[in-house]
Amino acid sequence: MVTLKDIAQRAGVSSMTVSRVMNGNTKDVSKKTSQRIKKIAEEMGYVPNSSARALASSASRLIAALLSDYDEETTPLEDSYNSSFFGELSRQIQKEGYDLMLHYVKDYTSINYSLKSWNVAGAVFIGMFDENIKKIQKDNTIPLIFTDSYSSVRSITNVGIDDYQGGEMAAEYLLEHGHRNLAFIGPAAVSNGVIMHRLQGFCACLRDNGISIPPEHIIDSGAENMEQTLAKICRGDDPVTGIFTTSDFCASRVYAAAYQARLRIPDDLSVIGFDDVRISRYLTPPLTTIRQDIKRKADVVCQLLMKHIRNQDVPAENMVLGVELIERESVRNIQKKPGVELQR
Amino acid sequence: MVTLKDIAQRAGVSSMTVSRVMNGNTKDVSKKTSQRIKKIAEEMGYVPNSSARALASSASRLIAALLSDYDEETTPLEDSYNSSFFGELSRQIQKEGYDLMLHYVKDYTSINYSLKSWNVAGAVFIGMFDENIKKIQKDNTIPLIFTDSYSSVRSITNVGIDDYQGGEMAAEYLLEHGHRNLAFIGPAAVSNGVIMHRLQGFCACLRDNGISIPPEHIIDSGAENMEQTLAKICRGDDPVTGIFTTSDFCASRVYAAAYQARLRIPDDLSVIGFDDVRISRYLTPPLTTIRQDIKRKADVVCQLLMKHIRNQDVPAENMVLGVELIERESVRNIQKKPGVELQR
DNA sequence: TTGTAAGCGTTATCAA
DNA sequence: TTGATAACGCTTACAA
Repeated sequence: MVTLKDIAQRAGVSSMTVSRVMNGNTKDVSKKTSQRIKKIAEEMGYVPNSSARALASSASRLIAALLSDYDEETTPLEDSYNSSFFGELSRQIQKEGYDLMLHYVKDYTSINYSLKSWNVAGAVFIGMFDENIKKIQKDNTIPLIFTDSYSSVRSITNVGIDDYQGGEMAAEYLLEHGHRNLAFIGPAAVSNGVIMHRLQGFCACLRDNGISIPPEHIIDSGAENMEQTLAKICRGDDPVTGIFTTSDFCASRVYAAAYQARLRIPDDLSVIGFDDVRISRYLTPPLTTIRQDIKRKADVVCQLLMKHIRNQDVPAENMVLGVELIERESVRNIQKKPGVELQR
Repeated sequence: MVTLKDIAQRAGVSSMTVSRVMNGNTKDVSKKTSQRIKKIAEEMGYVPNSSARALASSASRLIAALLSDYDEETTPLEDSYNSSFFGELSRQIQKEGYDLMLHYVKDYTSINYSLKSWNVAGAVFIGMFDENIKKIQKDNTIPLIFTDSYSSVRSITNVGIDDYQGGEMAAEYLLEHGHRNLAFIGPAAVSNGVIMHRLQGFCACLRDNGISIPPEHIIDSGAENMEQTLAKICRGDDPVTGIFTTSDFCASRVYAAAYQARLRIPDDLSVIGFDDVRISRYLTPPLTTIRQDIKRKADVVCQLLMKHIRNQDVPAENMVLGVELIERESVRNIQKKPGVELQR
């Protein structure tokens, strides 16, 4: 391992001079020695020891990404939204010259450990942390960025999207296309702010148009028998013709259930997803969905993080990014009066 | 921040004693003081400083996961295989009491930095690193686990799957179902060992059965006009009826192109994927695919890593995991003589 | 512009 | 069973 000292000896200077050069404090060092030292460091293959740096300066160039890990069966990163977001975030953070650490966390203890152990410069929370936020907030002074949080704690920095409006847009679009008998499919977790707001926006818009969703049309995507449920509600006298799902992944499961139940999309059943994850455009038929700009979100999170790291006094802020409806081919127009048919 | 010293003062012992207790060297410390110190540490909310540990012991409980980052447009983790594998790996590694760092790497410099900067205990390589392996190997003494490498360097520890056999199985299955005119769709990267071996296995099995694939049926999945290509080769006198793709993601793109070209799967065109990623069973129709056990692979990688960390003298080994064909509904039986029809 | 000295929190080593 | 001391590689603060 090459250390500052090694370089210093070779260059005939003190290790402080080398340190300064390595940190780009070029104005403090004469151009000549600076050049010389850089060359030697290069030759010797010097790589700064981040642990030593962190220890000495009590500030690391390390960011922790915390993913809430609820389910033993699956991994948070199997959810395309999470992996896309985390993937973009990693790249952004690396571009800023920081390193990234991943932690799956279950309880407060593991969150605390993740934050303290490597004295990270900041942390990004992906997933549900609402229960612990107050405590986390209290116990830490480093910048903490939450995503998609609907915590009642006011003073947190959060980056989310307009879930409510997303729900509204889905409702509106389905209504415009003549659908009146609708259903909602998503995880049962009512406590989850994101899902709840999507559902609320959806229902509110319907209500404004004199339509309501019966409780049995709010379906738990975790249940085993989606096929049968679908078959039941989409057949008979007053069939459900449109479904709003909380995620594109969930939509793909609806596709599969519909296929098994011999329901054709969009002929028998229209579906709207959420997220606009990579795969959505490749589903059969391509999925109409409420898009959130994941790359942009990651970018905003990263910038916010850097701002807070550079200046600890920046006040907490809650950023809400917009969503947009991406029209593809999973919703059929069933207007009575002549309307625009979906093109193929 | 609570340090060993703080605890030591409170307990009226030296920090060495506390250190020993915190490291579970209970046999070196009297049971009584050990208990007492543990309690105090708990009360004070002590979290060990990993940087200091790493510096003092020149050995961290940190693993680096390196993902090769080729494409600016997309992120390695948008590939479902990568995110699944990485997700499982993270969990395993965390279970072993190690922390995980993610690095996207492009060139040798960034690889070197990732490995040296935090003096990690070991590293896992995900993706293509064949060009640099020799150099990486030479410059590092820590355990390095490669995945899916077909490097000619003999002395590396690698965990891969039987890509060749996967290709054979796909060919065999298509032949059994009466397909004679076949195509292959995958990334153009011929230098990529994984893809090449899948293709070779595929072709070899066909050749053994007197069938060959014309070059124009080996299609670059990166090209824009997959729809047209598909339309061209799947219509006419001697249409392609079966396609083998290098990944499930690629298969979903074939699905989409087929949909656009008004080719029905499996009626007009049969498709076999590779990986058996989560989404595959939810495609329409559910995808027949060559499955690799990603969770198991992550487990093997992790165990291997731990073994090498504990004992630096373990010889390099190349583990090859099996693959299996998962029969779903994307391949049609077009046998002339009466055969088994796929059930729906 | 450069160097000296102390210290970051921990562990290794040796002594008691 | 415990403690004193040095050391890990670097930065901070100050001195020259």
